[in-house]
Parts: sequence; structure tokens; C-alpha cells
Amino acid sequence: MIPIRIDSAWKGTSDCRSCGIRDMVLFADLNEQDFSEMHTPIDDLSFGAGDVMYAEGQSAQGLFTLRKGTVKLIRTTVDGRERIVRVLRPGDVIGLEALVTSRYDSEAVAMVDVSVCRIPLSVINHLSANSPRLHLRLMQKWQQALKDADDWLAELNFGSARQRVARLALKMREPEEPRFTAFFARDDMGSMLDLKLETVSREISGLVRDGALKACDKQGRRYEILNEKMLMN
Amino acid sequence: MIPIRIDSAWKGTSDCRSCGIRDMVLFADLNEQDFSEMHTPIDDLSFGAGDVMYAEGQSAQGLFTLRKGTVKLIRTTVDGRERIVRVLRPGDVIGLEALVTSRYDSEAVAMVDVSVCRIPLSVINHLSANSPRLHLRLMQKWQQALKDADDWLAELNFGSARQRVARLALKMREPEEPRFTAFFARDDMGSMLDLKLETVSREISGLVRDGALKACDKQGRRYEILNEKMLMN
DNA sequence: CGAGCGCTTGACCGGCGTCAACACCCGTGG
DNA sequence: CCACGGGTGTTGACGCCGGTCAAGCGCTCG
Repeated sequence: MIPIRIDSAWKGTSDCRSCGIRDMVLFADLNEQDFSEMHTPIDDLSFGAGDVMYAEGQSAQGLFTLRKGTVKLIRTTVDGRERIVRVLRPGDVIGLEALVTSRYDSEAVAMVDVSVCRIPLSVINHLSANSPRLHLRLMQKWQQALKDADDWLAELNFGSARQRVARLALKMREPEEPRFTAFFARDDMGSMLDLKLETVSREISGLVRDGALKACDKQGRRYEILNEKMLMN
Repeated sequence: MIPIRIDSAWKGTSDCRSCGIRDMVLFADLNEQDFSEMHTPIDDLSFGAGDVMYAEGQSAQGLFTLRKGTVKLIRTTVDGRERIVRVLRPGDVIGLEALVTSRYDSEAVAMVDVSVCRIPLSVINHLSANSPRLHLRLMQKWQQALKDADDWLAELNFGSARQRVARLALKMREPEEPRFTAFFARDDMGSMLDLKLETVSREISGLVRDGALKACDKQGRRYEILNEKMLMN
């Protein structure tokens, strides 16, 4: 059993007013008065690939906004197997549930090098009671998280192995370059799709053989989508 | 294709102050002033088994609190198959997402005769901006919904057919009589567990044969749990 | 009492899991 | 610079679990 490491590098204190992705995040609509009521600093942090941001059940001091990279949320089942319940991308909030329970419901692990800002619970709790603007944004983030969870179940955990891999390929297209799609380690993909890593590998090879995908690198992480129709069934 | 029916019976207007399950619901903490600010009536409605409460994508005027019965939330996949993404029980809120998008993300169908109260969006929107008490309750309902969704994925859609059926049996225990568990139509159970109805039937028969369950009725809807350990693996 | 629906059970088959060998990439150290 | 070793991805052989198709049974309700 690998011990859980809580590694992070402090990168300074955020000035949210000049945040590059502010229009996507919780604080998008805050005004100068709102900012002046924050009495605890927002820290910028970074994590390396594989670092555990927090563990399932751990008590929480804050939540995170993902600025760069991808993060997986993992539940461990009673019989000890790991299930990836969602993958978060820039703009998503990590650990929303901490607002209500002050604990994290799942484990969060950086899939690549990521940068996040950590918002103390006290800041959110104070502002959400006083700022209808933040209240609205919070509701939007909850709604998005719930929709993502339901989509994950309905799209990715249904149908044949081929269909699952194909839909994951469509779901993981790069936002700025939709011709390309970003895959993960094969056992991570298996844990997302409820398949064994060998089956994932076989289905990817099958899609390449059939001309739906083309490998861009030798590590099997980036593929070009040649035939979108074929992936949509 | 069976046409979608939107059937409901109006059962009068609610007085939330005297609601029997008020401590479980959104309005638990409201005070007299909050109630006085509601300018649209809360209606009591009932639906029969199989009735569609709303359709996926339909525009929403309100959300519902489930008072009695069980409701399934259904997503239809691109290839036309239906997936039950969650089952709601008394105290749960139905259609929370409407608060943000004014549309329902999934289809809601009564599994038995249910009674609900319908809360107009305008009431929630007005109060949530002005009442920190409702704000807190709302967040709790969002958190619960998201946790339920993740649990559903991690517990019920993982492992062998036997394990899935066993975990559903544990999940669907009657709150007041945990010795008993409530099952559903076999194809509904299949759609929850991503199994075919024949497989569900076989695994239930297997659990009965092995002495873990005992049928209480002849329709296969209610079983007694004889050996809890056997269901937990 | 009969029709129809839902549950159960059986036989068979295919897709996916299991186990294993191998290829390839990459970092390390000689 | 190359040899080595570990980690990860790929591919093959084989067996089993669960899907498919079909028949039969037992409710329930007309």
C-alpha cells in the first residue's frame, strides 16, 4: 500500500480581481465590496502528477478552483477497488461538498501537473450569506457537478466496451482543438468505464485499426479523431 | 412509442407550517416572515404509478418535494436506451436543476403512487436571495443529491451481477423495518444496475437459494433479509 | 375462466476477464 | 554511449459470466 502523500507547492497569494479565468469561476460576479470582506488569503497551489490533493473522508478547510490540468475524483468501494467517479477540468470546483459537511466525500488526485487556488471555507460561508451574486454562482456549480455526475453514469457506464471507449474519446476532446482527444493511463480509463485495462487497450487498437482514431504519440495519450461518426455509433 | 402522459391530481394547497415531514425538507428553518413573503401557492399533487412527472429537457415552472412514494430519474442515451440514474425517496427534492437552468435534466417517473408538493421557482428564487436559512438548506439538498449520484455509480454499477443485486437490496431497505427490502420491476432493476432483467431475476433466485433473502410476496417486490453478511460480500 | 403481463428458468453463445508473454519507452548507472 | 531494469501498453489463448432467445409459469384483472 502506497502511503498517501499530501504534496503541494505554495505559489503565492491570488489576486482574484486579475484572475485569468475569472469569468468561469465562483468569483466571477463579485464586486469590490465583496472582495474587501475577505479576511483570509486565497492561496495559489500546484500539485504534481499523481499527487493526492485530499483523501476520502478527510476534514476540509477549503475548496479549490481548478486553473490548469485535470483531476480525478476517486471512491473506494467496500471491497477495496477504486472507482473514478468524475474527472474535473479547468473552471471546475473541487470539493464543493466541504461547504456543507466540512469533509471531502472522495479522494482527489492530480492526473497531470495542476494548478489550483484554495478558497477557505470561511470566505465562502461569509460571502454566500451576504452576496446573492456568489449564491447564484454556487448554485450553478452545484448544478454542473450534478449534471456531470449523471452524464458520467449515463454516457460512460453503459453499452459495450467499444461504445464506452468511443464515448470517452468524444468526451475528452481538447476544447481548443476538437480534432484531438486526450486519453489517460489504461487502468485509469478502465476504472472510469468499468472495464479491465486490457479490454480498454484492445478497443483502442480496434478503433485505430478501423480508422476512427490515429495515435499522435507513442505513449497512447493523445489521438486524432479521423471519423467522428464511427465514434457516435 | 408510448406517448408521454403528464397526469397529476391536484390535492389542494399546502400549509407548510403544519407539514408532517417539514423537518426533512427545504422549508424546515423558515420563519413566519419568510412564509409571509410567499405570494404563489404551494400545491399538493399526487401521481399514480407509472405517471411521468416531467420529461427530459422540458421547461420547468417549479420543483417538487417528495412526501410519499418513490420516483425514478431517467436519462435516455443517444442510442435510445433508458438508464435510471437515481431513485428518490421521501424528503428528497425532485428537479433541483430547474433552479439554475429552468429545465429538467432528466425524466421523472412515479414508481408507485406518490404525493408531492410543488414549489414555484419564483418562491425559491425570492427566498433564497433573502433567507440564509433557505440558502443553507438548499446547499444541503445539492450536496445530498451529488453524494447520492456518486454513491449510485460507485456502489451499484460495479462488480459482478451478484454483488450489484446484493448492494441494491441493502440500499433499498425499508427505513422503519430494516429487515425488509423493497425491490422493483425486474427491468427497472436492470436499468439501475446495468444488467438484463433475466440476469437480475437469476441473481435474486440465487440469493434466495443461498439463504440470504426470503420472498415476502408473490410479485417479487418485498424480501426479508436473512443473512446480511452474505449481501455485503 | 381466459387473456395478458411480468417473473422465472433453461440452453446456448459471445464479449469481456484472466493470465501470460512480449514490445516499447524511459531513466539510471556503469 | 550503451546496457540494464522497471513501468506501461499491446496482443494472444482460453474460460466464464452475463446476454440472447425461447418456453413456461403464476399472478391479476377483465
